[in-house]
Amino acid sequence: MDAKRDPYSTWISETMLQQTRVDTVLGHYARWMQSFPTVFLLAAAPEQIVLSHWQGLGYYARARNLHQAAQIIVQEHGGKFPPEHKRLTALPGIGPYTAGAILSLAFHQPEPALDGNLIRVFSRLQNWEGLPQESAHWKSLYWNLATRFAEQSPPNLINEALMEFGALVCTPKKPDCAHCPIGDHCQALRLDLVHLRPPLRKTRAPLDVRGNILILHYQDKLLVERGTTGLLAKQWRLPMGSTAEDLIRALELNLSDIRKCGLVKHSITHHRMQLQVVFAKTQSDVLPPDPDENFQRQWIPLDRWQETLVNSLAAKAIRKWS
DNA sequence: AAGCCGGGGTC
DNA sequence: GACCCAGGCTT
Repeated sequence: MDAKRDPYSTWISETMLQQTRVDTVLGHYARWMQSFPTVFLLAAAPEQIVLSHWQGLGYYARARNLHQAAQIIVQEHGGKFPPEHKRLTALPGIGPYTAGAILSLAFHQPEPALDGNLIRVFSRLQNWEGLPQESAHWKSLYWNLATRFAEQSPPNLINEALMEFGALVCTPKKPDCAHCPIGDHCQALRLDLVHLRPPLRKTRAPLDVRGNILILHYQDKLLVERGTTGLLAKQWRLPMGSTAEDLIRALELNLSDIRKCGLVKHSITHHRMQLQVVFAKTQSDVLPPDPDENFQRQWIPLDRWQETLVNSLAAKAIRKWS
């Protein structure tokens, strides 16, 4: 990742990189900066346009938070990023890591930015058997060490170098210890425990989910819905249900041309989903009223579904049908 | 402190 | 198929 290090570019790239690999981010980042080159243009853009630029990256709250934070930065900070940890973390989507990254990389302040790379490097360097997520004790040890590094000069290069070192040399699997520039200082290497550092985190048991996903046409329109909780919350998505009958009954519509057109496998966090794709048509676009703002339905133009339906599950299902 | 939230690339 | 990844938010 070779992003410019002004505050806005740093904010966008570091947010995209949260839990997301560099190769996945590159294309999205270029397109984003093309469409929203400044915080002002991001703030002024419609939310759905912003979300469509996030298609395929996952964790869509990140895109909504970027949009909201941009509006706050424009309205309350005159379009300038506040160069203070407390005021940065007050913005939606900016936590301790991203605040530290912006402050050190863009503002050259001696602030720590502890990410997954640094955690791995430190765990090996110090042969620490704990993780910062585990307890306040480990948390302070990791952040204090990150702070000591950041207080070296210049902080932007120190933090950048630590992250690059973790990404290129001190990698999760097969770290290149033979050519490690700081191998002489590595406690885990000295004790031959590199393969045990950092310790494995306990994995969530996967949850098998079986059900149906509906592609419903009314003339040249497609039915979508959204809720405010659970998977793909606040995102427009295709209707899903445990059985096709449930799905159809909830709509209170007469359907025709019903046919099954394939099975979609898709994982969302620890949910392993296998969904039967059900295609149908209806002659009426009158939907049952939305129970409240927490659940909505709408018809969207079929040929422009990608503007609204921003998630990979829907894309997979529609690919099965077409 | 722990659980939750996407998706794709590895091995 | 399991695991991992430049986290943050909610409970």
